[in-house]
Amino acid sequence: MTENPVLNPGASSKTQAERTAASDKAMLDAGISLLLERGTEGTTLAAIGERAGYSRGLATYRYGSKSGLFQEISNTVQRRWADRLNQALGARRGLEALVTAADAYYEFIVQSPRDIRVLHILYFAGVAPGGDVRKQAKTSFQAQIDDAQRWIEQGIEDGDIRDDLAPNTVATQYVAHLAGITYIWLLNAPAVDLAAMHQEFIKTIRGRLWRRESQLTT
Amino acid sequence: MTENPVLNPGASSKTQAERTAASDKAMLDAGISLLLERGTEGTTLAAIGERAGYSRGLATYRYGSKSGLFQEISNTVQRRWADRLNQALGARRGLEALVTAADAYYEFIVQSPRDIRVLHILYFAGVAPGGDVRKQAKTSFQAQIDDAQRWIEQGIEDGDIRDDLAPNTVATQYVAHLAGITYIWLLNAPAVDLAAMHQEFIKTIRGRLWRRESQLTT
DNA sequence: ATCCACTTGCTTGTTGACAACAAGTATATA
DNA sequence: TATATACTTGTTGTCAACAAGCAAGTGGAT
Repeated sequence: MTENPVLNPGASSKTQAERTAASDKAMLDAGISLLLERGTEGTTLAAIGERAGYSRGLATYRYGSKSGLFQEISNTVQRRWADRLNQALGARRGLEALVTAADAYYEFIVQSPRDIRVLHILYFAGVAPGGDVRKQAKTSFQAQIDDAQRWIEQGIEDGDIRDDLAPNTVATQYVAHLAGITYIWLLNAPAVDLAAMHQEFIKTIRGRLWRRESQLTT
Repeated sequence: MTENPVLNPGASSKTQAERTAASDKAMLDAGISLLLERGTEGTTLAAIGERAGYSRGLATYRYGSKSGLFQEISNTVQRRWADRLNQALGARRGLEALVTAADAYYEFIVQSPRDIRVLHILYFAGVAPGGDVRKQAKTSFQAQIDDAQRWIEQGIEDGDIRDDLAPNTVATQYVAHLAGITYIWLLNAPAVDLAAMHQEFIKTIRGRLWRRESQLTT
């Protein structure tokens, strides 16, 4: 009944902006932890506020609603991934961009499994109608498909990808493949040899898109 | 406040078993409809009971809990798919089993989109920890991977699949690919040309696994 | 620099919805 | 007619959402 007596852990003499930034970070971290431990259903706004060292009401106050908080978390993590990807890509285009993006994704999974896990817990839960994360998942994956399609078109233009494939179809498959592997891995991580999976995927991309094969496979 | 006065739509002179069978079917149907309309969060047990023509309490009484009902639904739909798959497969083995299964899955999506949708709404939501559907999703996908792996090993044995691939890796990719496509399609159905996707997938399977290519791609 | 009005961050009180369960009623079965 | 089984209604605790309040920071006037 009595609520936490020690609130605002580091609230002594801070600017308003600093206060908000601190509580924001603490709440997003707490939210991510709780999502990883208990999933979307098992996580309560009260628990997030309290684990972050604040009151049960702060999460609701700050993010408006449960799905508001989830949107914030998915945005944050999505941004972290986008930054890494762009850094890895540099000026690459065509087939090499496709391969580099797949490599970067694999490294992101290995280095920041927590990020990938929450992001996809939210995105996969987002297939259900009515969810607000659905829009973000849709936008995010559509953007990935558009990127891949652009790279494929560049590759065709540059002559390092065969020209008898539908860029949009192959781009969708590229993204779907990565999403699918991520899903299976989330379900049953220890049973999935991610390294082998990644290596094989790269081989498939090169083998199937590379120009020299165009006469043989179709 | 007053609850539905017209209950038990067709309850006149029925056997106990018939009563249960009727209410069970009505509730599962109602559950599927509501899941498709409102997702897992938006669906309430009371709404299911009432849409099925019974009281708000029947769903809880029959299935024990919300996740109990969801497990029942996913089992039911899963069984429908398994039946169709086995029928399509017949005695096929090796590469042809892989292709036939992919064909059967594509046809199932086209013919019974509602089934595929609910099943995957539940399975994708199941990646979150704590959910009870998680176990079923895990078991189901593991079984699919095992099947695919068996077919690949048969194909290698029979000589219609190249022998320099790791069956487990390729089997996981096969299943992951289909799951990924399903996910993207659930997110953004109108933007996905499933027919093209399917055709291309079949080509990739044949192109990448067929024995004649083994000397060229690796 | 100091005080005061105001804004912003955060907490506590409350309501309605819902899952879960307990206790009851009605319908079939032996 | 007695008992088991299908189903309904009453109730409790939890949680999201909101409203009202408290406390800490901010900016202008003196």
